[in-house]
Amino acid sequence: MTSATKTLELLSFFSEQHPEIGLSQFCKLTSRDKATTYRHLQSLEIVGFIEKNPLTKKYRMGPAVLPLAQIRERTVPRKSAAKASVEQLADATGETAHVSVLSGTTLYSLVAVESPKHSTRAIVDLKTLPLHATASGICTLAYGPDILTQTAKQNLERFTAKTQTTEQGLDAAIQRVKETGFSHSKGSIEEDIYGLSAPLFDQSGTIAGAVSVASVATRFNADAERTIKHQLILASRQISHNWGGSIPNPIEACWSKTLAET
Amino acid sequence: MTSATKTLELLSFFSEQHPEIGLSQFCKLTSRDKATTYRHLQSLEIVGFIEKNPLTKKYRMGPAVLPLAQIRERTVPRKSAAKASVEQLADATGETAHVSVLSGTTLYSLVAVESPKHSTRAIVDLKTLPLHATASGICTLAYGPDILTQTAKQNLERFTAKTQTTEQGLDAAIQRVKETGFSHSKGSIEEDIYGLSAPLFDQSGTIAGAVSVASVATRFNADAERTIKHQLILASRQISHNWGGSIPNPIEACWSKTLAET
DNA sequence: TGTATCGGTTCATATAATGAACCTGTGTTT
DNA sequence: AAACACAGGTTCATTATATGAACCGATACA
Repeated sequence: MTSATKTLELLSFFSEQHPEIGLSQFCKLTSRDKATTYRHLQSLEIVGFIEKNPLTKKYRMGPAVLPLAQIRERTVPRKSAAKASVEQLADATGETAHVSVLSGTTLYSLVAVESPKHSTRAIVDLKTLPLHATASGICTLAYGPDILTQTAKQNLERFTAKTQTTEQGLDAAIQRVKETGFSHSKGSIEEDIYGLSAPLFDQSGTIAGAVSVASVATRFNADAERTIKHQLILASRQISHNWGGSIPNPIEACWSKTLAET
Repeated sequence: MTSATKTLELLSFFSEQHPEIGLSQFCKLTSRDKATTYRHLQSLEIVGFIEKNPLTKKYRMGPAVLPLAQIRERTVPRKSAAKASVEQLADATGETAHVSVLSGTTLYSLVAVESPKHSTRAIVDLKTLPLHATASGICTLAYGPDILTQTAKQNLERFTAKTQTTEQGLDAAIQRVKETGFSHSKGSIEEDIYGLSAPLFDQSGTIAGAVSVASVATRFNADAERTIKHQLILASRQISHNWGGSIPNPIEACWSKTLAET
């Protein structure tokens, strides 16, 4: 580990819950010497990554991180940041993979990749995804604000015989997502398509969208389900990371439990 | 200069205009060895501050900066980030100093500090500042979008005999700001108050507000004006920096020219 | 085919990072 | 008020780590 990585590592101890950290606290957190840590902090202060709160004498995040984030957001759009992960997901599962983003109360399809493995495959040709009838949508409802579910209930359009069109049915589906960390949709938007979905998070810590695998019903079985879930977890972590977020611990716990059971 | 600061310095070469930089380009920019620079870049890549664009093999800003900026924005509000600078400004000028922020088409007073140096002094008791009748307001108009000036012209309320209430007068005042980098208001909101103002910028690169000194007319002279302008520049740079922005070069050039003339 | 430039790697050397011990100030306990 | 604990900050000999000349392999171009 280089001196530079050790220095940068200090930044990872800041959070919205712990916005200010003193020298001694840093020493405890890193198990490093006081002098070393002090010099590391000075390096960060020189470049503006941290600053001292003159009142508390503790260190806090500096202003220099703001323009960097601005550059990242402006120059690396979400789509390209998710693309590689979706391609990998499609390749690993042999099915169609896609990512959707939540904007307001609408879920937009961002990028979809079909796998050439099978001649029959799901095609994602929707610009916006119905919240109540897709795996992505129900996943978003499960981790999004209540207002989102309320909005979804305003328009429970029927697409197939299997579409959930009752509030009770939707609530039950949402509950299952909260328990497992995954969202299922079995023929609810198209008869022969089974969907599996996991949530995505950005730097705001709130849900930002969903990553999904759309499989053809006839080849969907327990074995495929296990593979897809495993790959979805990897993709969700990767994409969330690229968007500046991370998977909340409760969801990681759900995933562990769900995978252990199968 | 420590290895850590050298490493972090690399990040400052990224901009929205140059979002991707290769190893050799970094070497030229820093006049450092290839091996050294390569290791620095690796350190940054490990912690997610940069990532390689797999297509171009060049480096670009990484996702790790996003949560850091989020923490900064959530835990260090603009007010406290400007406070120290405003206090220093009031102290150095012996007058009342204040900072205002632009939100939508409204200019809000964020923080004001009175200097105890004189028994007569300006008092900023406004929650929102009229765009056409204050130094802060005209400064904001000069560097803000056109729509802002159009909005301001909708309501050219008269406060004193000296308030600009014509569109032509306002346009002329704005033009003077664009030429000098400073905004003046001589009794346009209160008869005996002379204001001097400089713009503030945040990480978006657009105008974020203004920093001003409100002086009592009777003691305002060329000497005071020079001092105030000089201090305003320092304050504007500091506050903009704390908000994640910087002063655009054209404005810095205006300031240099204006100060040289006096 | 030669060569110019790119990203990346190696290894002896020299420089810069390290931490035990030492200040200094502040607030608390006795 | 003396004694103590803990905070941030500093010093200097020792040691580990950063450094850069030279090298490698790939790509592009004339």
